[in-house]
Amino acid sequence: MATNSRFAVTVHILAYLAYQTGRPVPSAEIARSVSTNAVVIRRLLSVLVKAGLVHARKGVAGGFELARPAAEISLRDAYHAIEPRPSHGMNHFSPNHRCPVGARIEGILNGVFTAAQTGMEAELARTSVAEVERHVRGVCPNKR
Amino acid sequence: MATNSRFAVTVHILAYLAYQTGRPVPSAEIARSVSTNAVVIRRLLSVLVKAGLVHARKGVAGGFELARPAAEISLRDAYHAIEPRPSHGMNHFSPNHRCPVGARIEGILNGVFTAAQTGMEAELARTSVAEVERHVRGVCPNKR
DNA sequence: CCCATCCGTAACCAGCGTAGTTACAGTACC
DNA sequence: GGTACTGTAACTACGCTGGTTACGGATGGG
Repeated sequence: MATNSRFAVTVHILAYLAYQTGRPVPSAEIARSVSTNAVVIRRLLSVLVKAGLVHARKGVAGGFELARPAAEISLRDAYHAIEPRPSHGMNHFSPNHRCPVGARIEGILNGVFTAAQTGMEAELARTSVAEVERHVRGVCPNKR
Repeated sequence: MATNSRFAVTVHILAYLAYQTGRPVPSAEIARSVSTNAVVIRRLLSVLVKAGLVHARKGVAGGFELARPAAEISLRDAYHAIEPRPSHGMNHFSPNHRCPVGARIEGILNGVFTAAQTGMEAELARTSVAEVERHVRGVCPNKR
């Protein structure tokens, strides 16, 4: 898969929103925490808004807020929102179909990648944004 | 993580070696099946050789062979050989340490990524090269 | 009503990683 | 010695992504 720093930044954003709770947070403020450009943050956040994980409010004193309690947002949700495609790492891969192996391998790999991603997501589902926030606060509730 | 087509090609190679069993297979032949350049194949195979998954024989009638029975090589082995680093997708990610969130998030993300990768590998461990080869042969032994 | 603030998105640039390719040295076997 | 391979270095081309600028649109306060 082609996981960039997108997922890392996304988790950072969600943790920040959970940490700064109760008020809309503008993208520029988040950008300062991630130390990147505000547009990069908004690009990711616009995806999260479409996925229903956060709300955006425009205008003065606007910004972003979690759409539901941090405890009800898992990292799997975040990953799915940000990386919806199965992310099969098969970009430069178009084998020779005249070879018996090449003819069948693509379908097989699809199954393999899907299974692998499912395994990964199952693990991500075990952590919520609230848990990440608690770690940020220094409280380590119950070590996994 | 930065999984390219490397893993896909690696599985293809291993399946091909399992399929063409009992004789050394030259890289040029594999390259034809993957429809890429022989050097690309050799680059990957040299890693697999170092990992002990395959043997290389030089000279006339040389080539590559699986180092052990296909049933004893899991896709997890292949993945580990080809992508040894934890592949934490945190290349362009160095948050602002003066922010309480930015200061802690990296360590947290490390744990998250490690867990995610472990979950993925656990899934990959369930499939062996021999199984892939059986699928190539058209025999679907027992559907997962 | 106007203006400040903020989102949403398009457009462009630069850097990086990877696949592809050529080239060549080294090795094994006939 | 010649042939058929591996092993690697060096270079190119391309695609992806993050960074940046720019600007239109919405919102709410004065």
